[in-house]
Amino acid sequence: MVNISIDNFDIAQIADSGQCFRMNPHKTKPNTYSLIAFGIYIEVEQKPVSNTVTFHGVTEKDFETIWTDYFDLQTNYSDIIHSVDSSDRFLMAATNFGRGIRILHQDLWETIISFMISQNNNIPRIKRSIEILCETCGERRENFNGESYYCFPTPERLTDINNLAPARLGYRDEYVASFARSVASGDIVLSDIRTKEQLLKIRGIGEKVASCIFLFGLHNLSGFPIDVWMKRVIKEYYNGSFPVDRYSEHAGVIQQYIFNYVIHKEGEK
DNA sequence: TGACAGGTACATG
DNA sequence: CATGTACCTGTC
Repeated sequence: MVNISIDNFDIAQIADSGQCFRMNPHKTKPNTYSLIAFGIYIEVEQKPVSNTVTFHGVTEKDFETIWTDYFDLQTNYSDIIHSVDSSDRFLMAATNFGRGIRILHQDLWETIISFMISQNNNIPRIKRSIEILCETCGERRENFNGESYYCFPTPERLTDINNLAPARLGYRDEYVASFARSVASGDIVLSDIRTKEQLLKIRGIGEKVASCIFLFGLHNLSGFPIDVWMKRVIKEYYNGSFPVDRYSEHAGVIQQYIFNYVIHKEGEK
């Protein structure tokens, strides 16, 4: 277990910001989120409005080598927040609203499959599909509570379209199986993927999904995904074009503040 | 009942 | 290059 004080970190906001699909409130433990990444199950406990965070199931060593990078703890989010144009009232509000968000550095393979599934889809169903995929095709393990959990499936397990049927991916199943076959056969080497152009060549990946993978899987903070929500905001508040250049090297963080803000504000209406 | 959802591929102007 | 349409599935 690791106990640490972190600024600009809110596990509830991160879990609910739409960038990841396997981080959820724990069923019984209050102020606790469970998540599975890199085949590891951990729990993150944080009381509301506190900057003290407890990582359960995490050793000091794993915290340094895995989770610091995963939660992007080496990036100074305060600097990013202070770079926001103070005359931009909308962005100031969005940033303040989501100031505990961080851009996770997720596993590339899992990110590609997850965002392929996300197209023309909504979050609850994306989560359901991914969970079924893990339960039916992923390796089963036991967590530190003695409960079982499932790892994200390997490429080999997703090459057969019959294995995908329970997840009800619809027409997306061909994209997933096809990409899984490319990786399993070695035609595509994941660690060779570094650019958006490479992602766009993959069948089932267009501009929006490539931007998401670029940002969340390759952790390139200049990625700026524009989906229907962002289009709406840009049209309504920015006269059709957002000043991406002003935030060039961390535009993706700015995008996440805006996106998070609108999906939660819309829900209130 | 049918339109729609955090898009993409493919076919046309 | 801009626009239009089909597409699995679940939901309202």
